[in-house]
Amino acid sequence: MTTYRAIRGMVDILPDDTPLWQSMETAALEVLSSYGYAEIRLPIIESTDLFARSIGEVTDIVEKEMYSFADRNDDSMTLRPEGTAGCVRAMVQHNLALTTQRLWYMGPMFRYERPQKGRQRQFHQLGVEAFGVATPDQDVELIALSRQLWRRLGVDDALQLEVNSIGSAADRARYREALVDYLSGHRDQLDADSQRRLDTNPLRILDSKSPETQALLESAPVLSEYLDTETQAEFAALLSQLDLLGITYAVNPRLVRGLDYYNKTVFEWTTDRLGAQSTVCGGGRYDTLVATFGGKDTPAAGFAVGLERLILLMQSLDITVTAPADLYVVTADANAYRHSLPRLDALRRQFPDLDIVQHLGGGSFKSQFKRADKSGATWALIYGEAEVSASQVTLKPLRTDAEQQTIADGELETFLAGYLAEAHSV
RNA sequence: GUGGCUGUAGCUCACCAGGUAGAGCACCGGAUUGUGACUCCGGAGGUAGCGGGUUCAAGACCCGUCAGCCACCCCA
Repeated sequence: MTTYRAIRGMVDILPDDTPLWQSMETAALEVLSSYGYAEIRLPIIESTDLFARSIGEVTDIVEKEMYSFADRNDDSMTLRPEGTAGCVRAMVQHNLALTTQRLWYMGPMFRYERPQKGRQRQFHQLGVEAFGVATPDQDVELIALSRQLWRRLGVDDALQLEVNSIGSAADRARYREALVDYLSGHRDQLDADSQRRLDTNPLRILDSKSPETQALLESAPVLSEYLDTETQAEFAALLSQLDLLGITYAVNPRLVRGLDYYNKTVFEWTTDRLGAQSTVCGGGRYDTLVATFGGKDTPAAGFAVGLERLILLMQSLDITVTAPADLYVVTADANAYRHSLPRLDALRRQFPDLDIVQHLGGGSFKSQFKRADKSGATWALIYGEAEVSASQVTLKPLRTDAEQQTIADGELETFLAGYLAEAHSV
């Protein structure tokens, strides 16, 4: 007999955790729609080429982390490692970029990495993308929206915002040249990864964790000095608008992102509570990607939230959610069960918000009450022999010391309406 | 992909100079016949991740493998 385990890096989210996930998702949905963002649902598989072109041929994601395979027609497919590429592809394909678009999506992403806490091979992201606005007010809205979500979830005190501007492609090209010039003279002082990057992706050297490399960077050319005046003004505007909102941030001149499509504003929300996987949310502007995919030249900006990391953060702050039922229905015997069945059916129709769990499988009152208690339900609704023959029901409070009460079956609706009104007013 | 740590009942862990495993919690049943939580009593549950080796004997030692964790790396 072989036993099976989930594939490495693929994680089951169990019933103990799904209430927290659902409350997080509901909060996100409400915040997003309050800002006028609409959901878009996208395929999980896209052509490999789509990701290589947008994320960048020489990025780690494309070079060694993608789940790519040949389909039955021998075309190269890839399980999406991120959501922006597919979202932009859909924008272009359906001509949605003709008007301003505010979009979001949520779902699984796949990256072949070594698993660690906060890092899985299948993980989930909330992606938020905005198309059509080139000015920094759009960046501000995205950051403000994310902060609103942190507040809503109770994690805002545990997150710090870092921002930077990495300029246009032309700015970066000029800077890259200067940086490579400088670092080439000190090649032997760089860590191994940075030496390799010197030839492939030199900007990534900026966020190296090696102390020696960072020391070397102290006297390296600074990216901000290579930005054109317009970009500098936009970044200044962004910062002043963040001030206006009371959003505290740190300008991190070393903040560069690992995906090639970013330009100008980039930002990350990080926490010190998750170990090495500290980035909970990251994003920025990507003004040329739509055109790269053959669409009309359309500025854009967006960010992605790592949902496992967000959940981990909530759990580290002891934020918990439970979803106990309102009623746990106890029936004395087969006759009582048959009596209760149509009644419960009617109650469920009349009170869609009422959570009713019926005890199944019979058993003694004692064992049924044990189950009722463990379910966390607020009330036990009891159909005993006496109640059934007298057309009554008994309601026993399971969470308080109040007396149980027996009422006429016909008064149940009134009772429940009152209970729901009270529960919802809290 | 690199380095390190770990892997014993559902969960958290213990034991042991190597001699065929225990606790707490959880679970099931009972403590006068229609009522949970607290308490008491009883019960079930593991061939010690998997494979190989050393040994008279291995969960304990060695090797491999798988998985988790930590750091690097990567990014969300």
